[in-house]
Amino acid sequence: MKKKYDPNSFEQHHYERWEKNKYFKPSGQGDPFCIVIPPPNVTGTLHMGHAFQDTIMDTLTRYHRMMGFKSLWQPGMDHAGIATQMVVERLLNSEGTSRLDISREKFVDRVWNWKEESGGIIAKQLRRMGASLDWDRDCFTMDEQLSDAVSEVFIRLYEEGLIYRGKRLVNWDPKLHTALSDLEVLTSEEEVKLWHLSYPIKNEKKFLIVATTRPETMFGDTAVAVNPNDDRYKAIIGKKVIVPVINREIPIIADEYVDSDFGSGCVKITPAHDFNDYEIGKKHKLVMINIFNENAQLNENVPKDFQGLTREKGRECLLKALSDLGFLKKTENHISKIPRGDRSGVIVEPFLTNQWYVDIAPLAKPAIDAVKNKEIKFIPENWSKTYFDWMENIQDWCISRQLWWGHRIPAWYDNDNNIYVGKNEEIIRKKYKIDNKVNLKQDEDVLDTWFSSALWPFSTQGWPDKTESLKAFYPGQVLVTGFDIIFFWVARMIMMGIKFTGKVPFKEVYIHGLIRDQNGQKMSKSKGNVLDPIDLIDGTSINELLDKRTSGLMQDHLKPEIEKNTKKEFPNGIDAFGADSLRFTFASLATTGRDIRFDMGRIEGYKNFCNKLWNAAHYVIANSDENKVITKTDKITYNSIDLWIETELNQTIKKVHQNLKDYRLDLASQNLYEFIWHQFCDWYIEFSKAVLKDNSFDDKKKQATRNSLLLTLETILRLVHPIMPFITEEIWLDIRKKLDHESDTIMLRPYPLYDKKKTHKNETSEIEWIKLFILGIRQIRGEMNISPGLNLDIIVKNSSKKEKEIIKKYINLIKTTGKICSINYLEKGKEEPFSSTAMLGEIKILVPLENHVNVNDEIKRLNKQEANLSKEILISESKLKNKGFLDKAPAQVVEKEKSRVLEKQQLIQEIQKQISKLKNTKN
RNA sequence: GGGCGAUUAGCUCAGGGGGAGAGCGCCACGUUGACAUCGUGGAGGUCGGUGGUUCGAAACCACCAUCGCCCA
Repeated sequence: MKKKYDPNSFEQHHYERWEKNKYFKPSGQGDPFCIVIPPPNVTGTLHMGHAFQDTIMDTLTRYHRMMGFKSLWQPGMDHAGIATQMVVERLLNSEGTSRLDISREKFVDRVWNWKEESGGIIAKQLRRMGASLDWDRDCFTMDEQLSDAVSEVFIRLYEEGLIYRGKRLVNWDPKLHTALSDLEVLTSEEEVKLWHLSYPIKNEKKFLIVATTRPETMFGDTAVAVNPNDDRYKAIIGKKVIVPVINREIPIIADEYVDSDFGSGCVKITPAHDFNDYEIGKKHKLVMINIFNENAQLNENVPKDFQGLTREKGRECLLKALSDLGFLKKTENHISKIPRGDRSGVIVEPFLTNQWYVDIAPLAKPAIDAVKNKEIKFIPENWSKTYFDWMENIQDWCISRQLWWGHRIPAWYDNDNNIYVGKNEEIIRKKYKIDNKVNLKQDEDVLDTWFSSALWPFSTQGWPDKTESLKAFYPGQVLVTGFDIIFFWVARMIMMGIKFTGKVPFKEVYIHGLIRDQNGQKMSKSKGNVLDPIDLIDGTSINELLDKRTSGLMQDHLKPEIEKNTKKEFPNGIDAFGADSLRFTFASLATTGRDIRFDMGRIEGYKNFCNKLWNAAHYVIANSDENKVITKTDKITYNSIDLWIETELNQTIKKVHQNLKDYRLDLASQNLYEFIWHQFCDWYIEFSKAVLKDNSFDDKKKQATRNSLLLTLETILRLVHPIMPFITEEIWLDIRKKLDHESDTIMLRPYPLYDKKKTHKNETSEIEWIKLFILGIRQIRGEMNISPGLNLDIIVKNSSKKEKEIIKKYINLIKTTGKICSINYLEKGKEEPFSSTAMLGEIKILVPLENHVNVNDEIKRLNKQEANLSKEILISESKLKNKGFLDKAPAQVVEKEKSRVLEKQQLIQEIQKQISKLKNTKN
């Protein structure tokens, strides 16, 4: 081991060795344990959310592997249809060409090339994080086998009538030229205008005022609607109005849907371009007029002057015309929900097209039941409510996308547009006896990426073939994911899993929070607040960081602000913290909350923790030189401190198991931090110094503590390994020879188990008493500003025989750890020298004042203690005066309160005596 | 409009019917033989507000306020 903790010098090296030696493969005869990775987007890079999630999954996997489970963490990536196509299209654009200039085949080839290049990045990053994924099973949603699974599912659902094709209004992305599912559309409030237009009533001199946020859709109006209960309009229902500019006659219809209080209480109905109007249109059998092309430009169904104009330009021109003709009555500011494509960011246009849909309600039913009857458990449980709400109101899923990159829909059409669904053309011809002369053409569209992701838990294990892998690793144990994709993914996986395997895909769904920046803001490129987990591992300079955050910005004007904030937050760039520190930080942030602020202070603290562990290991190794552990326990008699630390360690092991079982990685990491730093380092190592350097201990006793140091360290390393794999491996390799271990990795060693035999009550209470004794002295030292280097002579008064025995037994621990030269005893009633005092139960520890303590300071100190005690006594006494408390509280609670008062009163008495004594000496 | 969550020390967060906790930060003292990426001690809180249940509420319930998320 190096003198200095330098994670960079060993982390990568260990990972390469693990991977080469195939340590990530499922092994052994234990029960299977499987987590599938939520497949990251192949064109993306690892962000903080991934790194967080991967830390959780890796910790769980490593834990179960060490617990003897046949453990698999299934790797893989998803083809991310829209995102990937966008990236490659941009690439082509930068080369001065476009997808439309080359053929579909060439484009898809190009995407595959890009996939090879890009997919490697995220895999490399996962490796840097220490992810113990079984890379030999690496999968991609577009792989042949996984693609077969996709068409198998499509065909079966189609044949059961659960997939259908229909002309419906869909969310159309005019930039990407594809339909989107409801989940891919994000609505947010935006400031818009509300225009009041007047529509002349036919054959009357009256007008009807309609309010609209989309005047340009007027070309597609096929009715005007009012509420049937609206007295203002009752008389005109059934009459006709004239659409201005185009002079089309349309009916005035009545529908409860119309909100009389909104605008004029009168709405124009454009069934082909609004979801609500569409429903009304169907109900009232209105004509549907599509007025846009796929770019959302006005088409041939509008007057010549407007044809070819964009939505925005068309609106502008139309408003001018309306205004000129006097039909524009009023313009108001208005807040409205605007739907935008989650990838393109442009306003989505409701658009009438032919699309494929899944009739999802029949699939949802058993998926709801599976959660209701606890076959699947959400953790935290509350998220099941979100799941139910969505599932119980689920809408049919639009699964076709007008893209080139993705799983092509396995449907063919003949010249009469009859649909044939099957694996390929050959099979279809055979099955439906279609002559070769008849031309068949495959559907141009591809499937939603989430359609293939929904099959992930079983498609990655070889489904539809009945593979060994599928048998062993499906269903998996747990799905680890963020709440943002419960609908996208979790729900759909459960539906598909049950439908096609008859089994739920996993038993638990662990929903974690989302990583945000230190201000609670979502991390995003456009905000310029993203952190790259790899930069936290390796460190980066401020210039590199600035470059990363400001290059390729969509909105260039944000650049100065981003630069300013970045310089303010990271004036010196980012330090290299190493993967273990980052992982421990993530583990400690894995609370039940939904927002997680990433605070640099935390990772700094946990790097110090790594350093602490490193140095503690140094100490242990230095003190066990030449000494192999004696493994046969009958040869060795452990000292009290050894038995005490074993007890503490054992308790820690118990807590860690429980907390990992509950997915409380934050609590587990806290248990480990507390034990390693505040028990093992602060006390045990300090105590061990007393044993090892004191000649009153014989070699056997010293050997016992050396053994214990090494064994405790080794257990600690295994205990922490799932969270911090690298540092534990590095240290472990150094000490394994002393422990006679043949294995060349800690990661396949057994995980420590709680053992109720390893609880040593007597030794533990004695050591805890000794700790309090030393703390009493330290408190005087600290509060009286006595130099920590100065060894003190102290006097103990009022001690019982038993206490004297304990002090005698541990005299060297007290002397060394407490920095004491000598301890003398003074009997009750005997005159005390001028001292500073600490109370420990009945006994009084005296530090003679002599030169190092000022009498006034001591009085002040004691006064403060007295005041605190009085306050506490008052609280207890008021409880004891309460009759209700005495009558109804459990007896032991009352007793506790009483003894508390007694104890404190005794202390106060002693302190008061001491104060008056000091005052007398002063006079 | 419906639903969910948050509000605890200066900051970031645990906790959860029976004396308010941690990490970081802060103050004081200190380079002692694993570690100054450290040690020792200390200061710091009406647990968002108001009611209720209870012998006892920071915790349970109701309402309110502020902030946030999801769905329509």
